[in-house]
Amino acid sequence: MAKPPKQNSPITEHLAYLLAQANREINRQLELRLSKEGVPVEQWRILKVLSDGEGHSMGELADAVLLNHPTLTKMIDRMVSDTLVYRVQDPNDRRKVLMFISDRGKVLCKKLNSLAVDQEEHILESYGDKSTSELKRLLESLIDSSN
Amino acid sequence: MAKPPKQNSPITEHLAYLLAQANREINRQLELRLSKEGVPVEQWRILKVLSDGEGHSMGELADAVLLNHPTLTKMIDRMVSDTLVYRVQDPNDRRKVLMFISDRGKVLCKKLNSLAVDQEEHILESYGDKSTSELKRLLESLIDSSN
DNA sequence: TTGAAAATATTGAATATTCAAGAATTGAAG
DNA sequence: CTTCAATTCTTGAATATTCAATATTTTCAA
Repeated sequence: MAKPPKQNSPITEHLAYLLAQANREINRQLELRLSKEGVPVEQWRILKVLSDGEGHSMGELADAVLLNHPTLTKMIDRMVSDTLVYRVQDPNDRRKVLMFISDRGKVLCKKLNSLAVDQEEHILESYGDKSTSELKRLLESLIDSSN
Repeated sequence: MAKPPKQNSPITEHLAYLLAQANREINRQLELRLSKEGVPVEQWRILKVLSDGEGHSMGELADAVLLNHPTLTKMIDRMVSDTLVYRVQDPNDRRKVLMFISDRGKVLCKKLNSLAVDQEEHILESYGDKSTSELKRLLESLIDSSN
């Protein structure tokens, strides 16, 4: 007599698990590079978003860098201490705070960008051009379909 | 005179960012479902790994569920209190602790599995069969190429 | 215009995670 | 054997994150 059909797939087959695993690994690699400048990944994201020179509100930033509000507030506090960014009250809506990148922040951001580009190149090498762009496409579309 | 070429892609184009975003979203959805049973995603993963009935050491488990050792120890402490799992010292290597799932754990795990299957089905519907399996394939291969 | 509801950001307490150190056991070289 | 290094897990202190509550400002309906 045959075994009953396997009804529960192992965890390693779940999309949620694969995403977590891939994210963890890629993030670990990026972390490693950015640690050369002693900066956590989230701070790099913040600097990168702000490096358009425009003012961005805390809510906008929180969405963009995938952090919730209180966590962002506390991280920004640290970055203000390090004079990487600064706060300005929004003149049009005084509930809001606009964040700007400082000159020092811009300099740091450039260094971080090149470290990040190193990583992307490393991925392209070991994983391949085609796979990378296809994966990006699929991820974007998954994110879209989840809203 | 033309602008210099844009040298820094926006953060939303980085693979690391897309992975983080997709992971966050899918995880949020799964969390929402599992919260019906009041169980965090990591505990579901632990139960699922242990549900093969074999004993798994803490180190093995930590790798499998993407948690580092101290975090896992403390989570297991909670699960032991809830009598979902139990510890047995490995008779062959007394440095090791073997974790087992309890009967109560098995019952809970089944309920959680069906909640998780609901989610996977929901993804299949909105995102499509083909995209899902292609995405899984690419993620597996990315993970492979990162070792 | 006024007052209630919504939006925005921060704070503080509770909770969780991480880092570094410690305890126990095993392995292995001398 | 004995001793020293490596492995495995846990603990406690430091750090970070989250939840709930608060303060401020804006919006909008009555």
